[in-house]
Amino acid sequence: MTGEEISIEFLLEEDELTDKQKKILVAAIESFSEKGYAATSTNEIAKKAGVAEGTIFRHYKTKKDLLLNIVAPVMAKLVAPFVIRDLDKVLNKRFDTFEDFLRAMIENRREFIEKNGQIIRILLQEIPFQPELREQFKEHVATRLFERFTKVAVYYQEKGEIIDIPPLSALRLTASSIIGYFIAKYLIIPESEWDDEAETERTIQFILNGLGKGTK
Amino acid sequence: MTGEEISIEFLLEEDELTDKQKKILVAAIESFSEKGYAATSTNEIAKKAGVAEGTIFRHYKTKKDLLLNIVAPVMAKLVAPFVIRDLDKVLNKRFDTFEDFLRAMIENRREFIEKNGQIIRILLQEIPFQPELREQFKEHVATRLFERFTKVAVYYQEKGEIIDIPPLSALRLTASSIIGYFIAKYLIIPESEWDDEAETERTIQFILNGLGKGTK
Amino acid sequence: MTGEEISIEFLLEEDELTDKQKKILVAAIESFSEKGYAATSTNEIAKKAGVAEGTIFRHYKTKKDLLLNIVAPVMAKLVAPFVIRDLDKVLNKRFDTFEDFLRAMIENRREFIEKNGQIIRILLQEIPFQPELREQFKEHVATRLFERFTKVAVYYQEKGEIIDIPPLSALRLTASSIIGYFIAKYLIIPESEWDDEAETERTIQFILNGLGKGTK
Amino acid sequence: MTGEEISIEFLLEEDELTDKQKKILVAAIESFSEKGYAATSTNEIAKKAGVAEGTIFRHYKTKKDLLLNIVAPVMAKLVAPFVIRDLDKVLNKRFDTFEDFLRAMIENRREFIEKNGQIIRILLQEIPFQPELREQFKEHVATRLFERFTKVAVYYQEKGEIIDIPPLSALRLTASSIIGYFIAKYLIIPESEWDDEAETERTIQFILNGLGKGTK
DNA sequence: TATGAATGAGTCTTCATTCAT
DNA sequence: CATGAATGAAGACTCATTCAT
Repeated sequence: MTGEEISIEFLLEEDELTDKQKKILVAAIESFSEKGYAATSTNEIAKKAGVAEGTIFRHYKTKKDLLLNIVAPVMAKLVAPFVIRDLDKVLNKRFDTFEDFLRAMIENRREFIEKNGQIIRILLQEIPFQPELREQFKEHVATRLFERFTKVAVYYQEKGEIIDIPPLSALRLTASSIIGYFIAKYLIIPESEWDDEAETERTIQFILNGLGKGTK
Repeated sequence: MTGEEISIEFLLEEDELTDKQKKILVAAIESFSEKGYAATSTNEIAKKAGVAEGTIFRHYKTKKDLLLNIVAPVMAKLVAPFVIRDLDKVLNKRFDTFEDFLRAMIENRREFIEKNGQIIRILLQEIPFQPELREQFKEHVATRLFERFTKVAVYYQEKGEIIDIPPLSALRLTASSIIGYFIAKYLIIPESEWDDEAETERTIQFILNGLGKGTK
Repeated sequence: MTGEEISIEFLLEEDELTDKQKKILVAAIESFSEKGYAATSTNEIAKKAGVAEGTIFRHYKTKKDLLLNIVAPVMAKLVAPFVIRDLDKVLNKRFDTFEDFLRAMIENRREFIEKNGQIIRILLQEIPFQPELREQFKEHVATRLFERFTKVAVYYQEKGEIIDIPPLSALRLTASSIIGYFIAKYLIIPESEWDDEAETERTIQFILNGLGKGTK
Repeated sequence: MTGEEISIEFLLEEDELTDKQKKILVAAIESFSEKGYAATSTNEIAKKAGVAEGTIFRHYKTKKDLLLNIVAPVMAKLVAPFVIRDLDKVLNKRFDTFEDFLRAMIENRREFIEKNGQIIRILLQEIPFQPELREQFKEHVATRLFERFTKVAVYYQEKGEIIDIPPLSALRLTASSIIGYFIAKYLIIPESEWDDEAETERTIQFILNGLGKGTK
C-alpha cells in the first residue's frame, strides 16, 4: 500500500524538464509557499531561478498555469494510498484491524508530507482563492477519498470494529483528527514541544476509542 | 458563560463609527471574504461602499490597517467563552460533566460563527500571509485558549472523566474534532446532506469516547 | 449648410475635459497620426503630455478606448453637411445647380479637413486594423452618406442635370474624384506644385462633365 | 502590353526559394494582410508556416526585411504595363483611342489585383508607417507612373481626344476614378450588389466625358 | 541549413496612496 | 470631514532577435 510518492526531487528528475525549467519550479515553490501566490511576482521568481522573466512564460503560459503545474501532480498523489485495486483484498491481507489501517495511513502520509510539505502548504493556502484548484481538488481528491474510505469504513463496520455511523461522518471524524495532528505537528507546535511517538499514539487511540464499539 | 458576541451588526452600531465608515467596513468584509485581501482593490471597496477612495484612507491609514481593524475585534472574541473569571466555580456550577461543557461550547461557538462567518473566513484565509495577524492570533487566541483549556482539562481529569494526557494533547484532539465539525458544516458539505443534530451528537460522542476513560 | 465643425481646438475647449485630459488628447493625436496607433506607447504619450502614465488610464479605460475617443467625434462630423433636415428645400433654395452643390461641398469639407487633418489621418490609417472603427464608420458615415446622397442625386437627375445611373455609382464616382483631390492635395503633392484654385476647378468640371448629360 | 505579372504562385515558384522560405512567405502574407504588420508576431508566422522561429531570421534579417521582401516585387510590377519601350508606337498600334487605352488598362490591372490582392492590401496598409516603403513607392511607382502617363496624356491631347490640362491633373483624375473603382469593388461593396460590367463601363464613360473635349 | 530555448527590453494596465480643493 | 484627480512603482505578459546545438 505504499503509494508511489511524488516528491520535489522526483518532480525535478523528470526527463522532460529543462534545467531552467527545474530552477523555475524550485524558485516558484519556495516563493509561493513563503509569501503566497498573489504576493509573489514573476520577476522575483525569475531572479531567484537565475533566469530571464520571459523564460518563465515560455514554459508556462501564465503565472496561474505555473501554480497549477506545481500543485496538480501533488494533488493527484494526495489520495494515492487509497486508490488501490482490490482494496478489500488488501485490507484483508495487510490490515487485520482498523488500528493497523490507521497506523499505516498516518505513517504513509507523514512521509508524503515531509517530502511535499511546501507544495501542500501552497495548496492549502491557495484553495480558497483559486476556483480551478478547488474544482480539481473536489474531483481528484475529495470524491475519490470519500468513495474509497466508504469501503474501508463499511469493511470494519461489518467486522464489528467501529460503530455504525454514516461513512461520511466516520471519514470526517477520522480525517479531522489526523489532519489536526499534522497541522499541529507541522504548522503550529514547535518541534521542541512535540513528542512525535506519543502524539501519534494518542491520536490513534483517540480515533479508535472515538469510533470503537465497546470496552477498551 | 455566554460570551459577549461581536457581530457585524454590533460592530456597526458602535457610536464612534461614522456612517461612511460603517459602509466601508461592510463593503470590505464582503469583498475580502469573497475574493481575498490581496485580490480586492481599495477602489472596489470604495465603489461598493459608495464612498470616495480617499475616504477609506482618512479612516484607515493603509489597506492592511483596514484588514486588521476588521479582524482584530473578532479575534479578540474568538476565545471569549473561555475567558471568565473564576472558571473553576463556573465549571462547578454549570457544567457538571465534560459532556455538558462540550455541548455548551459547541452551541456557543456555532452562534458566534453564524454571526461572524465572513470575518472568520477572512481570518483563516489571511493568517498564512499576514505576520501581524499571526502574532495577534498567537497572543490573543492560542495562548489564552491553551491556558484556560488546561484548567478545564485538569478539572475533568481530576474528576476522572477524561484520560490523563497532557492538556495540550487533549486540546488538540478536542479542537480538531470541533473545528473539523465546523469546517465540514460551513465550508465543505452542502446543507442538504448535513443533518445538524445528528452530526453534533456524533461529534460529542466521538470526543467523549476518544478521551473517556472507561466503558461506554 | 455649414456643418458645425469639430476641431481639435473645439474638442479641447469642452468644459468637461480636465487640463491633463486635454494634454493627453493632444499628445495622443500627434503620436498616433505620426507613427500609428500600434507603434505609439502609452508611456510615450504620457511623457509628451507631461502626465503620469496612470493618469491616461484614469480617463480612458484602455489604449484603444483612447483611440476611439479621439476618432469618434470627428467621424460623427464627417458627414455633417449632408445631415440636414429638409434637404430638398435646402437644395432648392441654396443649390440651384449640381455645380453649386459640388462647389459648396468641396469648400466645406476642405475646411473640415484643415481643422481635423491629424485625426482624419488616424482614422484612415487605423480603419483597416480596428473592427470597432470600421463598424462605427459604416454605421455613422457610409450608410448616412449614401442615404443622403441618393436624395441629392435623384434631385439633380430629375432636374436633368446629371445622367441616369444608380445613385451609388454616382456617389462612387463623385466621391472618388473629390477624395482623390484631397489625398493629392494633403498627402501626395508638395504644396509648391499645387495650384489650388485651378485644381479645384478642374475637379469640379471633371465631375460635371463625367456625370453631365449633354453638350458642354 | 501584358505586363509580366508577379503572382504569389509565381513568387513561390522561384527556384531560389527554399521550400520553407515559400511557406514563410505564404504565412506572412496571409497574416500581414489580415491583421497588419505590427499586430503579427514572428512566432505566429513561424507556427503557421510550420517552421522554427529561428528559420525566419535565417532568411530575413529582421521582421521588417520580411515585409519588404514581400512587398517589393509587387511594387515593382505595379506600374508594369506602363513601362514599355517605344510607348508611342505601342499606343499607335494598339490603342487607337483613349477609350481603348483605358479599357485595356483597367482590365490589365484588374487581373493583377486579383492575383496580388493580399500583397497590395499589405502595401496600402503599411505605406503610412514604413518610410522605406514610401521611398520605394515614390521611386519605383509614383515617379515612373507620372513620367509614362505624361507621354500618354500628351499623345491623346495632341490627337484632340482629351482636354488640355496638365498631365499631372489628368493622371490624378483618371487614377482617382480607377482606383476608386477598385477600392469599391474589392474593399467596400459586397459582391452581390456589384454589377461588374456596368460599373466598369460607367467608370470608363465617366473618365472619357470628364476629360473629353466635346459632344458625347 | 534548421532548430527552439533563452533573452530582456518594452507593453499595457493596476493599484495603494497622496493632496489640493 | 470628504473628495477624486493624480501619481509612479510594480505587475504580468509579449516579442523580435540571438545562438549553441
